[in-house]
Amino acid sequence: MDHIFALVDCNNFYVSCEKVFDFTLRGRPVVVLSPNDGLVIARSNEAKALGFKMGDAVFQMQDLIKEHAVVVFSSNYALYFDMCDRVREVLAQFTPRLEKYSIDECFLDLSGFQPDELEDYGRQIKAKVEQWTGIPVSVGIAETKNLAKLANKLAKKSEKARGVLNLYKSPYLDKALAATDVGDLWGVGHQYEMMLKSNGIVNALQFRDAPEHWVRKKMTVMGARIQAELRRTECYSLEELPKPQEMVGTAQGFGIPIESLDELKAAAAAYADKEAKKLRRIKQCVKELVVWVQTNHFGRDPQYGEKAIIYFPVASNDPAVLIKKVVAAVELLYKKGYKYKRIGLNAIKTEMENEVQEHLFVGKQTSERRELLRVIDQLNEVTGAATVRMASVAIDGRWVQKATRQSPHFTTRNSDLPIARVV
DNA sequence: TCTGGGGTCCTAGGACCC
DNA sequence: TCTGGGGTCCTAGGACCC
Repeated sequence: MDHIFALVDCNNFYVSCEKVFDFTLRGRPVVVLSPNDGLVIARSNEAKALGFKMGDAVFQMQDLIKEHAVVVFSSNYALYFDMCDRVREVLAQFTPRLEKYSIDECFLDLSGFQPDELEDYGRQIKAKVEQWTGIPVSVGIAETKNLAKLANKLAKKSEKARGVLNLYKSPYLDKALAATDVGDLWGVGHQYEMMLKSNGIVNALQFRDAPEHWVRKKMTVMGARIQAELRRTECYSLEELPKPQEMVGTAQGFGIPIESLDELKAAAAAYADKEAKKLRRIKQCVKELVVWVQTNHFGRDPQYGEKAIIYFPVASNDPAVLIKKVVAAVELLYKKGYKYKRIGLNAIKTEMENEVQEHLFVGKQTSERRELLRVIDQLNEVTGAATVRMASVAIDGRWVQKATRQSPHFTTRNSDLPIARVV
């Protein structure tokens, strides 16, 4: 069966979310930073025009920020996740066959439409999302996911397309491929781009028409699939159900390096708490957990890293249980004289919350206990992250990552609701 | 000065088994 | 002279994604 894929991609998503709630940002250069306020990870068109790149270090951009009065935000994921849900709700009204690909992209299955209806339908989708959520989107339509991705990119770039481009059965496909740099293809990163260009393959049309066996030899089956998709042969289907998560991890760098054991233990407690919360959200309990500590491998200081595996006799997602074990493990891993940059946790074996195996000598989590944790989670969700927390979990450690320029949780926290005034 | 954090997929090679 | 070969599981590393 011949499929038709549409890729709907939110433009400058994080920045667009901020703009929905502050119209004074319109027309101004705006950037959003990574979780530790270190890198630029989203830019408004105005900021792009000023030369801000994805992944730029903020400290290197200070002059430019001052000079052009760039508005800078720490990332506010509570807001972005919520806006993401709203966009998807609108998209779901256009087709039930929808894949959530990333926080700002959805694939839609539009199979069954006539080629000449597609562009108009794409424009309806774009208009409806923008009207109901305030988030601007681009739409690319084609026979395969990779081509839909490419169409989307061109839709964003081209003035004429005005945000929607349909390449399904289009006579302009070759032209579109020729206009696409080979490095802009989905699945072709920096390494492959260099390799292809040094072999004279500069645009997507040349890549599509290169010998298949050569592409497979140089880029494994991944490359061969990209090529097949450019030839309108579907290799990737719509995945409506998210894959069950295998590993649940928490690994964050510290705002500043940690040298003392006490501080490292405090950080470990906070990360264990976070890990437990993640597990509760997906209704899993951890059976085996890897804990690791690591110095900053970008620095010139002496390097050290070590890991330990923790076994839980009865799988758990109770913060008290996780914190106790993780802190004890970190105490063993700690070596004096190093500057620690991060702690990582990774649940390598988990069990479903309602299928946890009992243990003869260790009590199972009671249903009252589970209910208590559920209520605490809900409370924290509404009032702010750490209203109720384990006593050992500090939220004011020097090592806590900086996020000093975060916008309010407009849509998820009562105290942050926007206020409307009539003037 | 500072350098994200979460992933996926594929391949090669080693250990082990019969 | 010649010293199996095929399968599975695991890990590490490289490439990519947002």
